[in-house]
Amino acid sequence: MNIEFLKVKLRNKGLKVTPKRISILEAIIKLQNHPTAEEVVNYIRNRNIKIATATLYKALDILVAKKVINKVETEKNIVRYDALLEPHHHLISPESDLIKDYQNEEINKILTKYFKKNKIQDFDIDEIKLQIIGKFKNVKK
Amino acid sequence: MNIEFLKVKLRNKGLKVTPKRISILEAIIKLQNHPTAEEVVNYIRNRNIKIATATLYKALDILVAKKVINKVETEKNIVRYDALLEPHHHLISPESDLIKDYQNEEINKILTKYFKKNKIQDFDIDEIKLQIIGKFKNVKK
DNA sequence: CTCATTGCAAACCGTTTGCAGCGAA
DNA sequence: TTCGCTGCAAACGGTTTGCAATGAG
Repeated sequence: MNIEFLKVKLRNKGLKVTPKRISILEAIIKLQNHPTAEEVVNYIRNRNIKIATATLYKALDILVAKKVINKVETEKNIVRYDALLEPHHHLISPESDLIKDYQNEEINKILTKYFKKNKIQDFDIDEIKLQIIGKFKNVKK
Repeated sequence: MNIEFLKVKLRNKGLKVTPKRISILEAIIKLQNHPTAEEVVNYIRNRNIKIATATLYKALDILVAKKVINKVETEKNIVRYDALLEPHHHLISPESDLIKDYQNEEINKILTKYFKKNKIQDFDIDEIKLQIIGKFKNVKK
């Protein structure tokens, strides 16, 4: 997930490649734990890059709308952002407020197969996301 | 889910049974689609019951803390409330901003069995919630 | 050159706080 | 009677808005 890749991604979506957007995307990628808007902007400003708060929020909104990044829903309803675009699940620890991405093709296949056989009445499934709630062991903070 | 049941529930948790709390719980139960705080307070005030905004929020916080109700995480990060206490999944339609509860013991067993055999490294699972994203068919708005 | 993007500062709005008064047990 | 609950009004804080200035394509 390097800068060139990000630039291509922006261009593909018809978005202009600007230094601010690059810095926002870099921040989200570097800050592993699904950063909040505030964490993103702090990271950027700590690198001595000037960015207005409004710019941050406008850019985040556009990036989400164009599916360059995702919003993550949390237990505590704080908006967090995620640079991983492939469908994936989340390991969530309410206790430590940590979220980690979790990918598991096997589980996806099991669920897809199950719901193919057992349709939900009046509902067409697009995607199934697991929120796996629990506790991390031996977490290096 | 009647009033007597709610009163017992409050008493069991060491909470005082007050008219305001009853009206809040009634609202959450009546408003099927996981109401927001605003929807709850509007429902109550439309019934000509006076309630201060602060009272609403304080009561909701306590009810969530004591697990009388649940907070629901949504795609759009709006806080919604849920009166169903047994573990359950959600059918979510981002398009229409509708959320419905979904219970399915069979899926729970499949997941439990799967993760018993296939532990996630450094993570102890407490609960697994499915967010089933898609579209409702023939929805009566 | 043009239109998308950015910056600034003020406004917004859902939620929280502090404290005095009230009422369930 | 007591402590938990409620109401009021002000404050809070994350996000949004409007508009002028800037810069990517």
